[in-house]
Amino acid sequence: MASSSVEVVLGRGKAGEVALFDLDTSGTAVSTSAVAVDALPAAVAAREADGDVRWIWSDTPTWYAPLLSAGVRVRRAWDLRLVHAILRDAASVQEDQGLRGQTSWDAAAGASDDLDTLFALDDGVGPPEGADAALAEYRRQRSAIAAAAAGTAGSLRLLAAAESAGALIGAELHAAGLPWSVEAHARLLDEQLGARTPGGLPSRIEDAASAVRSALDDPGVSLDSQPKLLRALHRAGILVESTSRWELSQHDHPAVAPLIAYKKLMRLYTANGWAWMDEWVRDGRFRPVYVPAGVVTGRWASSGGGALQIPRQLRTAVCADPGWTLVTADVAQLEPRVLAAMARDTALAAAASGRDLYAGVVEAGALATRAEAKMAMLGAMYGATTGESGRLVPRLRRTFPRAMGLVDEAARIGEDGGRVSTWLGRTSPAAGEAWRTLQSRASGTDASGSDESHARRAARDRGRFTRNFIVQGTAAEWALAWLGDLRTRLSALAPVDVADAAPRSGPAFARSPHLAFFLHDEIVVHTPLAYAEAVADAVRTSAASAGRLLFGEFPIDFPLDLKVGRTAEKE
DNA sequence: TCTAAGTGCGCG
DNA sequence: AAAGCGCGCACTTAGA
Repeated sequence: MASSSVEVVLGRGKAGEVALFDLDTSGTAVSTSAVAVDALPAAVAAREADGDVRWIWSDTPTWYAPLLSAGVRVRRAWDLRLVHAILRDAASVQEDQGLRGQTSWDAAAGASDDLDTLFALDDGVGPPEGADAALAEYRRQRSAIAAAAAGTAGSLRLLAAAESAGALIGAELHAAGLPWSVEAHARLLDEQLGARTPGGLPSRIEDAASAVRSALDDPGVSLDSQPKLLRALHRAGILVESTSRWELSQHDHPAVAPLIAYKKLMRLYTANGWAWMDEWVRDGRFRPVYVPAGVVTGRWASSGGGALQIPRQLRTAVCADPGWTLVTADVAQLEPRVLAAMARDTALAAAASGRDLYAGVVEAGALATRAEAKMAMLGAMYGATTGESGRLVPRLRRTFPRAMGLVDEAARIGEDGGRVSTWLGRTSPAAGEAWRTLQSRASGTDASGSDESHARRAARDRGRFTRNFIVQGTAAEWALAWLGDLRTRLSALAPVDVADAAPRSGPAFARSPHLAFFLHDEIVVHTPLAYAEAVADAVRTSAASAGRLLFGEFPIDFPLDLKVGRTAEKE
Protein backbone atom coordinates (compact mmCIF):
# COMPACT_ATOMS: atom_id res chain seq x y z
CA MET A 1 0.00 0.00 0.00
CA ALA A 2 1.49 3.30 -1.01
CA SER A 3 0.82 4.94 2.30
CA SER A 4 1.83 8.47 3.06
CA SER A 5 1.95 7.79 6.76
CA VAL A 6 5.15 7.50 8.73
CA GLU A 7 5.78 4.10 10.27
CA VAL A 8 7.07 3.79 13.80
CA VAL A 9 7.88 0.52 15.52
CA LEU A 10 7.24 0.65 19.21
CA GLY A 11 8.48 -1.98 21.63
CA ARG A 12 10.11 -2.71 24.93
CA GLY A 13 13.52 -1.07 25.22
CA LYS A 14 15.98 -0.94 28.09
CA ALA A 15 14.60 -1.33 31.59
CA GLY A 16 11.83 1.17 32.15
CA GLU A 17 12.01 2.42 28.60
CA VAL A 18 10.14 2.04 25.38
CA ALA A 19 12.13 2.09 22.14
CA LEU A 20 10.82 3.78 19.01
CA PHE A 21 12.19 3.10 15.52
CA ASP A 22 11.25 5.39 12.67
CA LEU A 23 11.15 3.43 9.41
CA ASP A 24 11.70 4.51 5.86
CA THR A 25 9.48 3.21 3.07
CA SER A 26 11.58 0.07 2.74
CA GLY A 27 10.97 -0.84 6.36
CA THR A 28 14.47 0.04 7.48
CA ALA A 29 14.95 1.85 10.76
CA VAL A 30 16.36 5.30 10.00
CA SER A 31 16.31 6.70 13.49
CA THR A 32 15.79 5.35 16.96
CA SER A 33 14.76 6.95 20.17
CA ALA A 34 13.75 5.90 23.65
CA VAL A 35 11.29 7.28 26.13
CA ALA A 36 10.57 6.42 29.72
CA VAL A 37 7.53 4.21 30.04
CA ASP A 38 5.52 6.86 31.82
CA ALA A 39 6.39 9.44 29.18
CA LEU A 40 5.08 7.27 26.37
CA PRO A 41 1.56 8.71 26.14
CA ALA A 42 2.94 12.23 25.75
CA ALA A 43 5.46 11.07 23.16
CA VAL A 44 2.81 9.26 21.16
CA ALA A 45 0.47 12.23 21.39
CA ALA A 46 3.21 14.52 20.09
CA ARG A 47 3.88 12.30 17.10
CA GLU A 48 0.15 12.04 16.35
CA ALA A 49 -0.11 15.83 16.45
CA ASP A 50 2.78 16.02 13.99
CA GLY A 51 1.06 13.96 11.35
CA ASP A 52 -0.17 10.58 10.24
CA VAL A 53 1.73 7.78 11.95
CA ARG A 54 1.24 4.03 11.72
CA TRP A 55 2.24 2.49 15.04
CA ILE A 56 3.66 -0.98 14.68
CA TRP A 57 3.42 -2.88 17.94
CA SER A 58 3.29 -6.40 19.26
CA ASP A 59 -0.36 -6.32 20.15
CA THR A 60 -2.99 -3.68 20.59
CA PRO A 61 -4.51 -4.47 24.01
CA THR A 62 -1.10 -4.24 25.66
CA TRP A 63 -0.02 -0.94 24.14
CA TYR A 64 -3.24 0.85 23.41
CA ALA A 65 -5.20 0.34 26.63
CA PRO A 66 -2.66 2.36 28.66
CA LEU A 67 -2.57 5.06 25.99
CA LEU A 68 -6.36 5.34 26.05
CA SER A 69 -6.29 5.50 29.83
CA ALA A 70 -3.93 8.43 29.51
CA GLY A 71 -6.31 10.09 27.06
CA VAL A 72 -4.23 9.43 23.94
CA ARG A 73 -5.74 8.10 20.74
CA VAL A 74 -3.91 6.94 17.61
CA ARG A 75 -5.07 6.93 14.02
CA ARG A 76 -3.39 3.84 12.61
CA ALA A 77 -1.70 0.73 13.90
CA TRP A 78 -0.26 -2.57 12.76
CA ASP A 79 -0.99 -5.36 15.21
CA LEU A 80 1.87 -7.80 14.72
CA ARG A 81 0.20 -10.63 16.57
CA LEU A 82 -3.08 -10.46 14.66
CA VAL A 83 -1.37 -10.02 11.30
CA HIS A 84 1.01 -12.86 12.14
CA ALA A 85 -1.94 -15.19 12.63
CA ILE A 86 -3.43 -14.19 9.28
CA LEU A 87 -0.19 -14.56 7.31
CA ARG A 88 0.88 -17.74 9.08
CA ASP A 89 -2.28 -19.50 7.89
CA ALA A 90 -2.88 -17.73 4.59
CA ALA A 91 -2.85 -20.03 1.59
CA SER A 92 -1.55 -17.19 -0.59
CA VAL A 93 1.58 -16.72 1.55
CA GLN A 94 4.62 -18.82 0.66
CA GLU A 95 5.92 -21.47 3.05
CA ASP A 96 9.43 -20.14 3.63
CA GLN A 97 8.66 -16.70 5.01
CA GLY A 98 9.62 -17.53 8.58
CA LEU A 99 6.03 -17.22 9.82
CA ARG A 100 5.05 -20.90 9.99
CA GLY A 101 7.11 -22.22 12.90
CA GLN A 102 5.71 -21.86 16.39
CA THR A 103 7.03 -18.62 17.89
CA SER A 104 6.08 -16.22 20.65
CA TRP A 105 4.02 -14.39 18.02
CA ASP A 106 1.56 -17.27 18.11
CA ALA A 107 0.72 -16.69 21.76
CA ALA A 108 -2.61 -15.15 22.59
CA ALA A 109 -2.58 -11.48 23.51
CA GLY A 110 -2.70 -10.61 27.18
CA ALA A 111 -6.02 -9.74 28.74
CA SER A 112 -6.50 -6.02 28.41
CA ASP A 113 -8.18 -5.74 31.78
CA ASP A 114 -4.96 -6.01 33.76
CA LEU A 115 -3.05 -3.74 31.47
CA ASP A 116 -4.77 -0.42 31.74
CA THR A 117 -1.65 1.22 33.04
CA LEU A 118 1.86 1.40 31.74
CA PHE A 119 3.14 -0.02 35.00
CA ALA A 120 2.21 -3.34 33.49
CA LEU A 121 4.85 -2.80 30.82
CA ASP A 122 7.31 -1.68 33.44
CA ASP A 123 6.65 -4.77 35.52
CA GLY A 124 7.53 -7.09 32.67
CA VAL A 125 3.91 -8.09 32.18
CA GLY A 126 2.76 -8.20 28.59
CA PRO A 127 4.52 -9.31 25.46
CA PRO A 128 8.12 -10.43 25.67
CA GLU A 129 8.95 -8.77 22.38
CA GLY A 130 11.34 -5.93 22.47
CA ALA A 131 11.42 -3.32 19.75
CA ASP A 132 14.13 -5.27 17.89
CA ALA A 133 11.98 -8.39 17.76
CA ALA A 134 8.97 -6.35 16.72
CA LEU A 135 10.93 -4.75 13.87
CA ALA A 136 12.20 -8.15 12.72
CA GLU A 137 8.69 -9.58 12.74
CA TYR A 138 7.34 -6.57 10.86
CA ARG A 139 9.96 -7.00 8.17
CA ARG A 140 9.07 -10.69 7.86
CA GLN A 141 5.41 -9.77 7.48
CA ARG A 142 6.12 -7.10 4.87
CA SER A 143 8.21 -9.40 2.74
CA ALA A 144 5.75 -12.28 3.13
CA ILE A 145 3.00 -10.03 1.81
CA ALA A 146 5.18 -8.70 -1.00
CA ALA A 147 6.02 -12.27 -2.04
CA ALA A 148 2.46 -13.55 -1.77
CA ALA A 149 0.73 -15.26 -4.69
CA ALA A 150 0.16 -13.08 -7.72
CA GLY A 151 -2.53 -10.51 -7.21
CA THR A 152 -3.02 -11.18 -3.49
CA ALA A 153 -0.57 -8.75 -1.88
CA GLY A 154 -2.98 -5.83 -2.05
CA SER A 155 -5.76 -7.82 -0.43
CA LEU A 156 -3.50 -9.07 2.34
CA ARG A 157 -2.29 -5.53 3.02
CA LEU A 158 -5.86 -4.34 3.17
CA LEU A 159 -6.77 -7.19 5.50
CA ALA A 160 -3.81 -6.44 7.77
CA ALA A 161 -4.76 -2.78 7.95
CA ALA A 162 -8.43 -3.55 8.54
CA GLU A 163 -7.64 -6.13 11.21
CA SER A 164 -5.35 -3.66 12.99
CA ALA A 165 -7.94 -0.89 12.79
CA GLY A 166 -10.41 -3.35 14.28
CA ALA A 167 -8.04 -3.95 17.17
CA LEU A 168 -7.90 -0.20 17.86
CA ILE A 169 -11.68 0.00 17.68
CA GLY A 170 -12.11 -2.97 20.03
CA ALA A 171 -9.99 -1.22 22.64
CA GLU A 172 -11.82 2.08 22.12
CA LEU A 173 -15.24 0.43 22.37
CA HIS A 174 -14.24 -0.99 25.72
CA ALA A 175 -12.95 2.38 26.88
CA ALA A 176 -16.00 4.32 25.72
CA GLY A 177 -18.62 1.73 26.67
CA LEU A 178 -22.25 1.52 25.73
CA PRO A 179 -24.44 4.10 27.52
CA TRP A 180 -26.61 2.03 29.81
CA SER A 181 -29.48 3.11 32.00
CA VAL A 182 -29.47 1.14 35.23
CA GLU A 183 -32.84 2.73 35.97
CA ALA A 184 -34.42 1.32 32.82
CA HIS A 185 -32.71 -2.02 33.37
CA ALA A 186 -33.87 -2.23 36.98
CA ARG A 187 -37.40 -1.26 35.96
CA LEU A 188 -37.45 -4.10 33.46
CA LEU A 189 -36.15 -6.57 36.03
CA ASP A 190 -38.78 -5.45 38.54
CA GLU A 191 -41.53 -5.83 35.98
CA GLN A 192 -40.45 -9.18 34.65
CA LEU A 193 -39.01 -10.89 37.70
CA GLY A 194 -41.04 -9.32 40.49
CA ALA A 195 -39.86 -8.45 43.96
CA ARG A 196 -36.45 -9.63 45.12
CA THR A 197 -36.65 -11.85 48.15
CA PRO A 198 -33.58 -12.14 50.39
CA GLY A 199 -31.99 -15.57 50.06
CA GLY A 200 -34.57 -16.70 47.52
CA LEU A 201 -35.60 -16.31 43.93
CA PRO A 202 -37.54 -13.25 42.75
CA SER A 203 -41.27 -13.60 43.31
CA ARG A 204 -42.39 -14.19 39.74
CA ILE A 205 -39.79 -16.93 39.24
CA GLU A 206 -40.98 -18.50 42.47
CA ASP A 207 -44.57 -18.28 41.24
CA ALA A 208 -43.72 -19.96 37.95
CA ALA A 209 -41.82 -22.71 39.77
CA SER A 210 -44.78 -23.42 42.05
CA ALA A 211 -47.11 -23.59 39.07
CA VAL A 212 -44.85 -26.13 37.37
CA ARG A 213 -44.51 -28.26 40.50
CA SER A 214 -48.23 -28.38 41.12
CA ALA A 215 -49.00 -29.12 37.47
CA LEU A 216 -46.51 -31.98 37.64
CA ASP A 217 -47.87 -32.99 41.06
CA ASP A 218 -44.25 -33.13 42.23
CA PRO A 219 -43.77 -30.58 45.04
CA GLY A 220 -40.02 -30.90 45.50
CA VAL A 221 -38.71 -31.39 41.97
CA SER A 222 -35.68 -29.40 40.91
CA LEU A 223 -36.30 -27.41 37.76
CA ASP A 224 -32.63 -26.60 37.29
CA SER A 225 -31.40 -30.15 37.00
CA GLN A 226 -31.99 -31.42 33.50
CA PRO A 227 -32.05 -35.17 34.37
CA LYS A 228 -34.36 -34.71 37.35
CA LEU A 229 -36.70 -32.43 35.45
CA LEU A 230 -36.77 -34.84 32.52
CA ARG A 231 -37.76 -37.74 34.79
CA ALA A 232 -40.46 -35.63 36.43
CA LEU A 233 -41.86 -34.70 33.02
CA HIS A 234 -41.94 -38.36 32.02
CA ARG A 235 -43.73 -39.32 35.24
CA ALA A 236 -46.36 -36.69 34.40
CA GLY A 237 -46.79 -38.23 30.96
CA ILE A 238 -44.92 -35.56 28.99
CA LEU A 239 -42.73 -37.78 26.85
CA VAL A 240 -40.01 -35.38 25.71
CA GLU A 241 -36.44 -36.35 24.91
CA SER A 242 -35.01 -33.10 26.15
CA THR A 243 -36.15 -30.18 28.23
CA SER A 244 -35.57 -27.61 25.54
CA ARG A 245 -38.20 -24.96 24.96
CA TRP A 246 -38.72 -26.07 21.39
CA GLU A 247 -39.67 -29.60 22.29
CA LEU A 248 -41.70 -28.66 25.35
CA SER A 249 -43.82 -26.31 23.31
CA GLN A 250 -44.95 -29.23 21.13
CA HIS A 251 -46.80 -30.70 24.10
CA ASP A 252 -50.16 -29.73 25.48
CA HIS A 253 -49.93 -30.00 29.26
CA PRO A 254 -50.61 -27.51 32.04
CA ALA A 255 -46.97 -27.74 33.17
CA VAL A 256 -45.59 -26.59 29.85
CA ALA A 257 -46.48 -22.90 29.87
CA PRO A 258 -45.24 -22.18 33.42
CA LEU A 259 -42.08 -24.22 32.78
CA ILE A 260 -41.26 -22.22 29.69
CA ALA A 261 -41.99 -19.04 31.64
CA TYR A 262 -39.73 -20.26 34.45
CA LYS A 263 -36.87 -20.91 32.03
CA LYS A 264 -37.26 -17.54 30.40
CA LEU A 265 -37.32 -15.62 33.66
CA MET A 266 -34.51 -17.68 35.13
CA ARG A 267 -32.40 -16.94 32.08
CA LEU A 268 -32.94 -13.20 32.47
CA TYR A 269 -32.22 -13.44 36.19
CA THR A 270 -28.99 -15.43 35.91
CA ALA A 271 -27.58 -13.95 32.70
CA ASN A 272 -28.62 -10.28 32.87
CA GLY A 273 -30.09 -9.76 36.33
CA TRP A 274 -29.07 -7.48 39.17
CA ALA A 275 -25.77 -9.31 39.64
CA TRP A 276 -24.83 -8.73 36.00
CA MET A 277 -25.71 -5.06 36.33
CA ASP A 278 -23.56 -4.66 39.44
CA GLU A 279 -20.63 -6.35 37.79
CA TRP A 280 -20.76 -4.90 34.29
CA VAL A 281 -22.34 -1.48 34.41
CA ARG A 282 -20.23 1.34 35.87
CA ASP A 283 -20.89 5.05 35.63
CA GLY A 284 -23.70 4.50 33.17
CA ARG A 285 -21.63 2.41 30.76
CA PHE A 286 -21.62 -1.27 29.84
CA ARG A 287 -17.99 -2.07 29.01
CA PRO A 288 -17.63 -5.51 27.49
CA VAL A 289 -14.24 -6.89 26.53
CA TYR A 290 -14.13 -7.29 22.77
CA VAL A 291 -11.79 -9.84 21.23
CA PRO A 292 -11.19 -8.78 17.62
CA ALA A 293 -10.65 -11.78 15.35
CA GLY A 294 -11.44 -14.04 18.30
CA VAL A 295 -13.35 -16.35 15.95
CA VAL A 296 -11.53 -18.43 13.28
CA THR A 297 -13.56 -16.75 10.57
CA GLY A 298 -12.29 -13.35 11.68
CA ARG A 299 -15.43 -12.38 13.49
CA TRP A 300 -14.98 -10.79 16.85
CA ALA A 301 -15.55 -12.70 20.05
CA SER A 302 -16.08 -11.24 23.47
CA SER A 303 -15.04 -12.18 26.91
CA GLY A 304 -17.00 -11.29 29.98
CA GLY A 305 -20.32 -9.59 30.16
CA GLY A 306 -21.79 -11.56 27.31
CA ALA A 307 -21.47 -8.58 24.99
CA LEU A 308 -22.56 -10.62 22.00
CA GLN A 309 -25.63 -11.97 23.74
CA ILE A 310 -27.45 -8.96 25.15
CA PRO A 311 -31.09 -10.04 24.86
CA ARG A 312 -33.21 -7.87 22.65
CA GLN A 313 -35.62 -7.14 25.50
CA LEU A 314 -32.77 -5.35 27.30
CA ARG A 315 -32.32 -2.91 24.45
CA THR A 316 -34.57 -0.54 26.41
CA ALA A 317 -31.68 -0.07 28.82
CA VAL A 318 -29.34 1.18 26.09
CA CYS A 319 -29.94 4.88 26.47
CA ALA A 320 -28.08 8.00 25.35
CA ASP A 321 -26.85 10.61 27.79
CA PRO A 322 -28.89 13.80 28.16
CA GLY A 323 -28.27 16.01 25.14
CA TRP A 324 -26.95 13.01 23.22
CA THR A 325 -28.57 10.41 21.03
CA LEU A 326 -27.84 7.02 19.49
CA VAL A 327 -27.45 6.19 15.84
CA THR A 328 -28.11 2.47 15.48
CA ALA A 329 -27.55 0.74 12.17
CA ASP A 330 -27.37 -2.80 10.90
CA VAL A 331 -26.85 -4.18 7.43
CA ALA A 332 -29.77 -5.96 5.87
CA GLN A 333 -28.78 -9.48 4.74
CA LEU A 334 -25.03 -8.86 4.85
CA GLU A 335 -23.96 -12.45 4.19
CA PRO A 336 -25.93 -13.18 1.02
CA ARG A 337 -24.88 -9.78 -0.36
CA VAL A 338 -21.26 -10.60 0.30
CA LEU A 339 -21.78 -13.97 -1.34
CA ALA A 340 -23.27 -12.38 -4.44
CA ALA A 341 -20.25 -10.09 -4.77
CA MET A 342 -17.67 -12.81 -4.14
CA ALA A 343 -19.26 -15.04 -6.74
CA ARG A 344 -19.78 -12.13 -9.15
CA ASP A 345 -23.38 -13.35 -9.32
CA THR A 346 -25.10 -10.47 -11.06
CA ALA A 347 -28.50 -12.16 -10.83
CA LEU A 348 -28.34 -12.32 -7.04
CA ALA A 349 -26.85 -8.83 -6.88
CA ALA A 350 -29.74 -7.53 -8.96
CA ALA A 351 -32.23 -9.29 -6.71
CA ALA A 352 -30.57 -7.57 -3.73
CA SER A 353 -30.28 -4.16 -5.31
CA GLY A 354 -31.96 -1.35 -3.45
CA ARG A 355 -34.35 -3.53 -1.47
CA ASP A 356 -34.87 -6.43 0.84
CA LEU A 357 -32.79 -9.23 -0.68
CA TYR A 358 -35.34 -11.90 0.10
CA ALA A 359 -38.10 -9.92 -1.61
CA GLY A 360 -35.83 -9.73 -4.66
CA VAL A 361 -35.29 -13.48 -4.57
CA VAL A 362 -39.07 -13.95 -4.59
CA GLU A 363 -39.42 -11.48 -7.49
CA ALA A 364 -36.77 -13.39 -9.41
CA GLY A 365 -39.14 -16.32 -9.22
CA ALA A 366 -36.83 -18.59 -7.24
CA LEU A 367 -39.20 -19.06 -4.34
CA ALA A 368 -42.78 -18.23 -3.47
CA THR A 369 -42.53 -16.30 -0.23
CA ARG A 370 -40.05 -14.17 1.68
CA ALA A 371 -40.00 -16.72 4.50
CA GLU A 372 -39.09 -19.47 2.05
CA ALA A 373 -36.44 -17.34 0.40
CA LYS A 374 -34.82 -16.63 3.74
CA MET A 375 -34.98 -20.25 4.83
CA ALA A 376 -33.43 -21.38 1.55
CA MET A 377 -30.67 -18.76 1.60
CA LEU A 378 -29.66 -19.57 5.16
CA GLY A 379 -29.78 -23.24 4.28
CA ALA A 380 -27.47 -22.67 1.33
CA MET A 381 -24.92 -20.76 3.41
CA TYR A 382 -25.06 -23.16 6.36
CA GLY A 383 -25.28 -26.38 4.39
CA ALA A 384 -28.78 -27.60 5.21
CA THR A 385 -29.58 -30.97 3.62
CA THR A 386 -32.81 -31.99 5.28
CA GLY A 387 -35.99 -30.37 6.50
CA GLU A 388 -37.75 -27.49 4.82
CA SER A 389 -34.55 -25.53 4.39
CA GLY A 390 -32.73 -28.38 2.66
CA ARG A 391 -35.72 -28.98 0.42
CA LEU A 392 -35.75 -25.37 -0.78
CA VAL A 393 -32.03 -24.93 -1.50
CA PRO A 394 -32.12 -26.60 -4.97
CA ARG A 395 -34.58 -23.95 -6.17
CA LEU A 396 -32.04 -21.29 -5.26
CA ARG A 397 -29.32 -23.27 -7.01
CA ARG A 398 -31.27 -23.12 -10.27
CA THR A 399 -31.79 -19.37 -10.14
CA PHE A 400 -28.40 -18.31 -8.76
CA PRO A 401 -25.94 -20.93 -10.00
CA ARG A 402 -22.84 -18.77 -9.57
CA ALA A 403 -23.43 -17.87 -5.93
CA MET A 404 -24.59 -21.35 -5.02
CA GLY A 405 -21.69 -22.85 -6.95
CA LEU A 406 -19.23 -20.89 -4.84
CA VAL A 407 -20.53 -22.17 -1.49
CA ASP A 408 -21.00 -25.70 -2.86
CA GLU A 409 -17.39 -25.70 -4.04
CA ALA A 410 -16.19 -24.43 -0.64
CA ALA A 411 -18.07 -27.32 0.97
CA ARG A 412 -16.53 -29.85 -1.42
CA ILE A 413 -13.03 -28.59 -0.66
CA GLY A 414 -13.68 -28.86 3.06
CA GLU A 415 -15.03 -32.40 2.76
CA ASP A 416 -11.88 -33.35 0.88
CA GLY A 417 -9.72 -32.01 3.69
CA GLY A 418 -8.73 -28.82 1.88
CA ARG A 419 -8.71 -25.23 3.01
CA VAL A 420 -10.69 -22.25 1.76
CA SER A 421 -10.08 -18.51 1.96
CA THR A 422 -12.14 -15.39 2.40
CA TRP A 423 -12.25 -12.63 -0.18
CA LEU A 424 -9.27 -10.82 1.34
CA GLY A 425 -7.32 -14.00 2.01
CA ARG A 426 -7.97 -15.24 5.52
CA THR A 427 -7.61 -19.01 5.23
CA SER A 428 -9.51 -21.66 7.15
CA PRO A 429 -7.53 -23.92 9.47
CA ALA A 430 -6.11 -27.16 8.13
CA ALA A 431 -7.90 -30.38 8.92
CA GLY A 432 -6.78 -31.74 12.26
CA GLU A 433 -4.80 -34.89 12.85
CA ALA A 434 -7.81 -36.74 14.25
CA TRP A 435 -9.91 -35.82 11.23
CA ARG A 436 -7.27 -37.06 8.79
CA THR A 437 -6.83 -40.32 10.67
CA LEU A 438 -10.55 -40.88 10.63
CA GLN A 439 -10.70 -40.35 6.87
CA SER A 440 -7.76 -42.56 6.03
CA ARG A 441 -9.00 -45.35 8.26
CA ALA A 442 -12.38 -45.23 6.53
CA SER A 443 -10.82 -45.50 3.10
CA GLY A 444 -8.70 -48.52 4.05
CA THR A 445 -9.64 -52.03 2.86
CA ASP A 446 -10.45 -53.21 6.39
CA ALA A 447 -12.73 -50.28 7.18
CA SER A 448 -15.94 -51.15 9.00
CA GLY A 449 -19.31 -49.69 8.15
CA SER A 450 -19.10 -47.68 11.35
CA ASP A 451 -15.70 -46.26 10.35
CA GLU A 452 -17.15 -45.19 7.06
CA SER A 453 -20.23 -43.52 8.48
CA HIS A 454 -18.19 -41.72 11.15
CA ALA A 455 -15.76 -40.45 8.55
CA ARG A 456 -18.56 -39.45 6.25
CA ARG A 457 -20.25 -37.47 8.97
CA ALA A 458 -17.01 -35.74 9.95
CA ALA A 459 -16.38 -34.87 6.32
CA ARG A 460 -19.85 -33.40 5.97
CA ASP A 461 -19.38 -31.42 9.20
CA ARG A 462 -16.15 -29.98 7.88
CA GLY A 463 -17.77 -29.19 4.56
CA ARG A 464 -20.47 -27.17 6.27
CA PHE A 465 -17.78 -25.30 8.18
CA THR A 466 -15.74 -24.34 5.09
CA ARG A 467 -18.94 -23.55 3.19
CA ASN A 468 -19.88 -21.04 5.84
CA PHE A 469 -16.31 -19.86 6.46
CA ILE A 470 -15.95 -17.99 3.19
CA VAL A 471 -19.23 -16.14 3.68
CA GLN A 472 -19.02 -15.42 7.40
CA GLY A 473 -15.34 -14.48 7.08
CA THR A 474 -15.85 -12.13 4.15
CA ALA A 475 -18.81 -10.55 5.91
CA ALA A 476 -16.50 -9.93 8.87
CA GLU A 477 -14.02 -8.25 6.50
CA TRP A 478 -16.74 -6.03 5.11
CA ALA A 479 -17.72 -5.09 8.66
CA LEU A 480 -14.11 -4.22 9.53
CA ALA A 481 -13.90 -1.98 6.48
CA TRP A 482 -17.17 -0.33 7.48
CA LEU A 483 -16.01 0.23 11.07
CA GLY A 484 -12.58 1.50 10.07
CA ASP A 485 -13.94 4.00 7.57
CA LEU A 486 -16.64 5.14 9.98
CA ARG A 487 -14.11 5.64 12.77
CA THR A 488 -12.11 7.99 10.57
CA ARG A 489 -15.21 9.94 9.54
CA LEU A 490 -16.44 10.26 13.11
CA SER A 491 -13.12 11.53 14.38
CA ALA A 492 -13.27 14.30 11.78
CA LEU A 493 -16.42 15.67 13.40
CA ALA A 494 -15.48 18.44 15.80
CA PRO A 495 -15.70 17.83 19.52
CA VAL A 496 -18.58 19.61 21.15
CA ASP A 497 -18.38 22.11 23.95
CA VAL A 498 -17.85 19.87 26.94
CA ALA A 499 -19.75 22.10 29.32
CA ASP A 500 -22.65 22.14 26.90
CA ALA A 501 -23.16 18.42 26.52
CA ALA A 502 -20.72 16.23 28.35
CA PRO A 503 -21.17 12.49 28.51
CA ARG A 504 -21.31 11.17 32.02
CA SER A 505 -18.05 9.30 31.77
CA GLY A 506 -15.44 7.96 29.42
CA PRO A 507 -12.23 8.91 27.68
CA ALA A 508 -11.56 12.19 25.90
CA PHE A 509 -12.49 10.94 22.44
CA ALA A 510 -15.93 10.09 23.79
CA ARG A 511 -16.66 13.82 23.99
CA SER A 512 -17.42 13.80 20.30
CA PRO A 513 -19.44 11.30 18.25
CA HIS A 514 -17.95 7.85 18.78
CA LEU A 515 -18.64 4.17 18.24
CA ALA A 516 -20.25 2.66 21.30
CA PHE A 517 -21.12 -0.88 20.23
CA PHE A 518 -20.42 -3.38 17.47
CA LEU A 519 -21.94 -6.78 16.84
CA HIS A 520 -21.06 -8.55 13.57
CA ASP A 521 -23.23 -6.43 11.28
CA GLU A 522 -24.53 -3.76 13.58
CA ILE A 523 -23.11 -0.59 15.11
CA VAL A 524 -24.24 1.95 17.67
CA VAL A 525 -22.80 5.47 17.63
CA HIS A 526 -23.24 7.73 20.65
CA THR A 527 -23.42 11.32 19.52
CA PRO A 528 -24.41 14.80 20.65
CA LEU A 529 -27.85 15.60 19.24
CA ALA A 530 -26.48 18.30 16.97
CA TYR A 531 -24.37 15.77 15.10
CA ALA A 532 -26.98 13.09 14.66
CA GLU A 533 -27.61 13.79 10.98
CA ALA A 534 -23.91 14.08 10.18
CA VAL A 535 -23.33 10.78 11.94
CA ALA A 536 -26.15 9.06 10.07
CA ASP A 537 -24.63 10.30 6.81
CA ALA A 538 -21.20 9.05 7.85
CA VAL A 539 -22.62 5.64 8.73
CA ARG A 540 -24.26 5.31 5.30
CA THR A 541 -21.27 6.68 3.43
CA SER A 542 -18.86 4.34 5.15
CA ALA A 543 -21.06 1.35 4.31
CA ALA A 544 -20.95 2.27 0.64
CA SER A 545 -17.24 2.88 0.89
CA ALA A 546 -16.65 -0.54 2.47
CA GLY A 547 -18.48 -2.19 -0.41
CA ARG A 548 -16.28 -0.45 -2.97
CA LEU A 549 -13.09 -1.13 -1.01
CA LEU A 550 -13.74 -4.86 -1.09
CA PHE A 551 -15.63 -5.40 -4.32
CA GLY A 552 -14.70 -2.43 -6.51
CA GLU A 553 -17.32 -1.54 -9.08
CA PHE A 554 -19.25 -4.79 -8.83
CA PRO A 555 -22.86 -3.63 -8.48
CA ILE A 556 -23.72 -4.78 -4.99
CA ASP A 557 -25.21 -2.47 -2.38
CA PHE A 558 -25.35 -2.71 1.38
CA PRO A 559 -28.53 -1.01 2.57
CA LEU A 560 -28.77 -0.19 6.24
CA ASP A 561 -31.60 -0.26 8.71
CA LEU A 562 -30.72 2.96 10.47
CA LYS A 563 -32.43 4.61 13.38
CA VAL A 564 -31.73 7.74 15.39
CA GLY A 565 -33.12 7.77 18.89
CA ARG A 566 -32.47 8.02 22.59
CA THR A 567 -32.62 4.24 22.96
CA ALA A 568 -31.22 1.54 20.70
CA GLU A 569 -34.44 -0.40 20.38
CA LYS A 570 -35.30 -1.82 17.01
CA GLU A 571 -38.70 -2.63 15.67
C1' DT B 1 -12.59 -29.46 45.83
C1' DC B 2 -11.32 -29.08 41.41
C1' DT B 3 -12.04 -29.72 36.22
C1' DA B 4 -14.37 -31.32 32.05
C1' DA B 5 -18.36 -32.40 29.63
C1' DG B 6 -23.33 -32.01 28.80
C1' DT B 7 -27.43 -29.18 28.36
C1' DG B 8 -29.85 -25.15 27.15
C1' DC B 9 -30.32 -20.49 25.46
C1' DG B 10 -28.94 -15.71 24.31
C1' DC B 11 -26.82 -13.21 20.03
C1' DG B 12 -25.38 -12.66 14.73
C1' DA C 1 -35.43 -31.52 19.04
C1' DA C 2 -33.39 -29.82 15.53
C1' DA C 3 -32.74 -29.03 10.73
C1' DG C 4 -28.00 -25.76 9.35
C1' DC C 5 -22.78 -21.99 10.59
C1' DG C 6 -20.20 -19.13 14.35
C1' DC C 7 -19.90 -17.77 19.35
C1' DG C 8 -20.18 -17.10 25.46
C1' DC C 9 -22.23 -18.01 29.72
C1' DA C 10 -24.75 -20.33 33.60
C1' DC C 11 -25.91 -24.34 35.63
C1' DT C 12 -25.55 -29.36 36.71
C1' DT C 13 -23.40 -33.86 36.91
C1' DA C 14 -19.64 -37.13 36.45
C1' DG C 15 -15.10 -38.12 37.35
C1' DA C 16 -10.57 -37.49 39.42
